[in-house]
Parts: sequence; C-alpha cells; structure tokens
Amino acid sequence: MGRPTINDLAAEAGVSLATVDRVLNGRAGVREATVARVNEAIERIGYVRDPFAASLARRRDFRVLAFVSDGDGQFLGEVRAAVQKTAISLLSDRVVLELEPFRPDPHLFAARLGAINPEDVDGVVLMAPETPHLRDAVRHLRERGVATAAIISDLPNSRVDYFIGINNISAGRTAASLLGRFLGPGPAKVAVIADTLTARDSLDRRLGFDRVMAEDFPEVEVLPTIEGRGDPQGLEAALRNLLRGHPDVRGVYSMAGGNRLLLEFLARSGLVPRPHVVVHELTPTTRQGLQTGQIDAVITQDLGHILRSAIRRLRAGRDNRPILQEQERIRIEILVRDNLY
Amino acid sequence: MGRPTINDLAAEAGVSLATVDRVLNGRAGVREATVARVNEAIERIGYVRDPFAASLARRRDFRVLAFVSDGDGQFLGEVRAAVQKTAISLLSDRVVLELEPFRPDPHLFAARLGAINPEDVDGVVLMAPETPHLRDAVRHLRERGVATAAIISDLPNSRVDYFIGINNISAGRTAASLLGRFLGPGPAKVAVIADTLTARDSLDRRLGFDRVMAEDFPEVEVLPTIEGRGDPQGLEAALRNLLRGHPDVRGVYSMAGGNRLLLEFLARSGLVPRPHVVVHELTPTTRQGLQTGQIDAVITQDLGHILRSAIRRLRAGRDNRPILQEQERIRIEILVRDNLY
DNA sequence: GTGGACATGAGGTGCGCACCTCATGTATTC
DNA sequence: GAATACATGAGGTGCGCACCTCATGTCCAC
Repeated sequence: MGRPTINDLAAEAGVSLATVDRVLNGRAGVREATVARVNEAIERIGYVRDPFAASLARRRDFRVLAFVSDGDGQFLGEVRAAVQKTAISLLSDRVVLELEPFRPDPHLFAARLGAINPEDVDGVVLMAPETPHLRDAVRHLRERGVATAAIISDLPNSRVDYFIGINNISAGRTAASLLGRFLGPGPAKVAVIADTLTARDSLDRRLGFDRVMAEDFPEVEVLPTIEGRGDPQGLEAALRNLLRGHPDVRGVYSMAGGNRLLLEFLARSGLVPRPHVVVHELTPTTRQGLQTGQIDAVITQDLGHILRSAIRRLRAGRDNRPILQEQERIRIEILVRDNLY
Repeated sequence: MGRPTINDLAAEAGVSLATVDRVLNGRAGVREATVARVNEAIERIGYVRDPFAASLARRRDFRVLAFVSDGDGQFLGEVRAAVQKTAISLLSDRVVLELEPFRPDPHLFAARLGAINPEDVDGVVLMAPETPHLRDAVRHLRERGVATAAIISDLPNSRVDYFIGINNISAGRTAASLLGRFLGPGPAKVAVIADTLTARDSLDRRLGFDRVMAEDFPEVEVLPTIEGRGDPQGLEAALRNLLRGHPDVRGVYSMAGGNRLLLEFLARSGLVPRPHVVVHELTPTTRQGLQTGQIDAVITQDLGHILRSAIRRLRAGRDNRPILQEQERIRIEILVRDNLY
C-alpha cells in the first residue's frame, strides 16, 4: 500500500484535499479546530510529506543567499570557495545558492539585508560579526518570512533560526587537551595567538583552552594572548618580543588567522626543540604546516558539511519536516599529518 | 527557462522521447551511434536528470539489504544499530534499508547472497570478512545486476562496486602519530593489542602504525602484538604476561575489540604513570574511557555517514548520476575527551 | 433578513520523469 | 523478394503534490 498520501490524509481527517493542502502549507483561512483535526490525522496515519513530489510540484527552486565577508584572510577564502562549490552540487537538488561577498560596513550590509525580497529568497546564510545593525536587520528579515542561519560564528542576539557550527569553547578545550598531552609532564610555557580577542569565537576558544589547562595541566603556564589584529608587522614584533621574554616557550596555540606569518617566524627562529603547535582551520598554509611537520595538529570544521547542513535545515524548516540530528552535528575535527585528506 | 528536460534533450539529439528514455535508463535496443548522439546532446545542453521527478515516476523504492555479522562485539552492535537508525531516516527518501544479521558461516552466507532476487533488491551493503565463498557470491550478485558496497572493511578481491570506509593504513599511522607525541622524547615501550592479526583491517593498521613509529619515533619500542582472538581469559593472561616482562610500558595501542577488558586490566594494574592509551572505534566502553581519562584518544569513523554514503553511491550508480567526492570521503576521526559528541 | 466575511469543498493542471504499448521504419539474411 | 530482426517513434498514463479557481455553505453584525 505504500505510504499514506494526502488523499488518505484527507479521508482520515474528514476534510477535502484543499483543506489538507491549506494546513500542510500553512495557508490562511482554516479554523483552528480543523487544523487540529488534520494534525491529529497526520499523527494517526503517520503521514509524511513526500519531499520528491513536493519539490517537483513546487515550480520554483529553493533560493538561498550566503553572505560572507569579502576580507582577504585564507580562511574566508576557503569559506567563499566552499559556498561556490556547494552551490554547484546543490543545483541538481533544486537549490540555488548564491554567494554575496560583503564589505564589512555595518550600514551597507544591513541595508542590503533590508532590500531582500521575500518573494525571491527563501533563506539567508550568514557568516558575519554581530553588530546592532545586523541584529535589527536579521530580525526584520525573519518577520518578513525569510529564514536565517548563522554559520561558523553564532549570532546569539539576532534570533537567527539556526546556528550551524562548532562549539568554540569545546574547540578551545580540545586544543588544550592535545597541547597539554604533547607537552608532557613538567612545567612548560605556552603562547596563544589570536587575530583579535573581541571576536566571539576567539573569546570562547580562549576560555575553553584556559579552563582545561588550569584543570588538567596545572604546570603549564599560558602566556598572555598575542593579538595580531590583521597587522603583519605588529604580529611579527609581538612574536619577537615574546621570544625575548620567554625563549623557553614550548607550545603555541593559534586560535585564528596569521598562521602563515607564525610559521615563517617559527622557522626563522629555529627553536630547539621545536615547539608543539596547534592551530585552527584547515587552509593551504596549515595543510602544508601539517605535512612539513611544523604543525602538530589542526582543529577544524568541514565547511562543505556546514553549508549542506545549513541548506538542509532551512529547507526542512520551510517544509516543516524533521531533520536527522545526528547528521547535522558539526564535528570538531582534529587533523594530524596522517589523517589529512 | 529552467534546466533542460528530456524534451529539450530529445529535440537536441534529434530523437524521440522514447529513445532518450532508452538511453538514459540503459534499456536495450538502441544503436551505438544513436546512444552516442544522445550522450553528446547531454553534454551540449548540460542535461542533468531531475532526481525528484525520477524518484517520483519510478514507482518503487530503492531497496538495499545490509549484511552485518550477528557477532556480539560492541562495535558490531554499534554498526547494526546505525543501520537501523539510518533505515528509519531514509524512509522519507524512498529508500528501504533492511538489516540482515548473518551467522559467520561462509556457506550459509554465500547461499543467502545467491538467493537474492534482483527483482526485489537494488543493492547490497556488506560488512564481512572476505572468504572464497563470499568472493564468488559477490561476483555472481554483480552479474545479476545487484550493486554491491563493502563498508568499513574492504573486499579487495570480490570486485565490489564501492568501498566505503577509512584507509586503515592511515588510521594506524594516525594512531602512531598521536601516541608518539604523547610519549614525548626519549625511549618508551608500547604495547599493541588486536583481536586477531588475520583480519585485513588490523594488519593494515599495524602496518601504518609500525611505519610511523619507525620513521618518526625511533626511540619507541613497539612490543609484539597481543592477540585476543575473542577469548577474554587468553587476553587477560597475555596482558599479565606482558606487564611482567615490561613493567615499564608507557603506551598502549588497541586496534580493535576487547577494550572493556583492557581498561579493566589497566585500572587494576595501577601503573604509574598511567600509560597513554589510543584505541579504535567509539563504543560505550571507549566513550566512557575518554570521559574518565583512561583513554587519551579514540580513532573512529562515523557509521551513520558511512551508511548514508553507501546508499548515496549505490543510488547514484543506478541513476548514472555523479557523486560529490568531497561529501563521500570518510574521515579518520580523532576524538579526545573534549571534542566527544 | 440582507450583506459580508470567512470556511470548506470540488475539481482541475502540471511539475519531469519512468514505463508501457503499438505502429512503422530499415537493414540483413537466405 | 520475402521473412526476420532490430531500431525508432508516437502517444499515453500516473507518481504525489502545490497551486489555482470557483462554488457553496455558515455565521455574524447591523
């Protein structure tokens, strides 16, 4: 007999196909009592919408805009590349995913979000720092019926519908867990490097890192964070300064960006023994660092998976379908030279 | 204008819909020259079959049998559970996935495979040790038009259509890479434990492990493998014997099964300092071991991902559609306490 | 009681494709 | 040149659903 169809559902609920359709697709003009009757019938006969038929009957594609900063860090480049790659593979699934790089100007960006026409766009994927303007723009988007998903970095005050990314406290803990073990017993000094500690991600990572170091590796001294702030000369000077004060540093934890410079600096400084290095995000630089042995471990997240997951969630939300939690969990991946893909 | 449809394709190729259908679905009775013309037209206009419409029009589900040993190791239990869980979530994708636990009797198993009716089954997923009987049965299956996918453990001589799982040499290398770093500089002894070294997986892991130890950590002495052979008392005795000969063992690598006993043994023996432990496969036991700190790292693979990937590949093969390589890559996952999910 | 707002039903169309039947063509064989 | 096998076309049906129109029914306010 196969799965129940909307016909079975209509019969079970004692209503017409038109009403079933109104309920299933959230159209107006149905009494609450009738909605309830249909929903009960859904439960009773276990009706599940056929996504294939639904997608076929719906004559338009599922349209998603992905906003990613147009900045020039390697990681941002990876994210943009992943969006474009994912877009191609999703075409055959009736999904049109478009990348919109944006200038980091809060006003412009908010205006762009405000100009989105809900008729043309089903969902929006955002990788952006949270600002008051953004927060308001996102809320406004939601009110107009456009679903929103933050990726990689959460927007906790913007009430996005979904956040798809890793828990950065756990990521920081993971880094400490590895680095602490690499250092072994006994006292050791560890340097921590970040682009800027104002970003939510870095703060969380630092928090998790410090906690595990304090609890599990009390003999490790975590030096004050070096902030690169996207300024190569500044970072270089800070690193040199660090090494002067602590020539016996034995571990380095890099929470974001600036890894190319860091690796060059470490190579030049010729520390013996080579310090243990744990960094975040797989990029051409960190990949090479793993292969050459300059980096012990990279903590990363699968960008393709994150984007596919964001699309699946936006779509499941629109279709009022459940998701498979397990599949949508974004892993904190640990890469060493030998499990690098 | 949307994507090209079979109508556009027929027009472009200068043939009828019927012929397009024959070519697309591999039916007989089309001249080679005509097939070529259609395929060229496909290239020219970039036709991609609409999987939604195709799945809808095809009135039957995609049916897959999953054969997993009915043995009682924890890992096997996890695999069987993953099959059943995946089966439920795939129902809404018109996939019927059925678990068939099998007794490890080569004759019986081969007979069961031989009894499969290609009319009823589109594909078969296998997690089984390769035997001559199995090899012949798999080849026979393929000849009769049933696609085959080996998961977790490859069947290199059976000519299965797909293998979905990790590279076990790399997995062994990864284990050595971690354990070597955990041990730190200086000499150290490492114990290696396996169910049996006759299984292909364990052999590969051991191979990768030994290579990395020899190349990168020459001061580490890898002791002869202890084989549990599914015999608790034997394993216990072997472990006790090991500790007598090498009370200074500082690292343990467990390549498969028997982890519960191993952890109990280590807890009882009260070695100081606690040896570093790296094991394979996430199970209730190893999960707990991570949480309590008895295990430093678990090297594992995502069973749900493996099964979904197997289904996607079988299906893409049947539909003659391309797959997204990146999505089907099975990762060698490293879990420590802090990135455990 | 009349008009209007709202709730529901009846019925149709088409999405892109798989699968089927039957007719008609064309090349091959003896 | 007749018989045969094979290649191709024409045309139809239905998968389960979204979306649309129009008719009919019900209730309330004034």
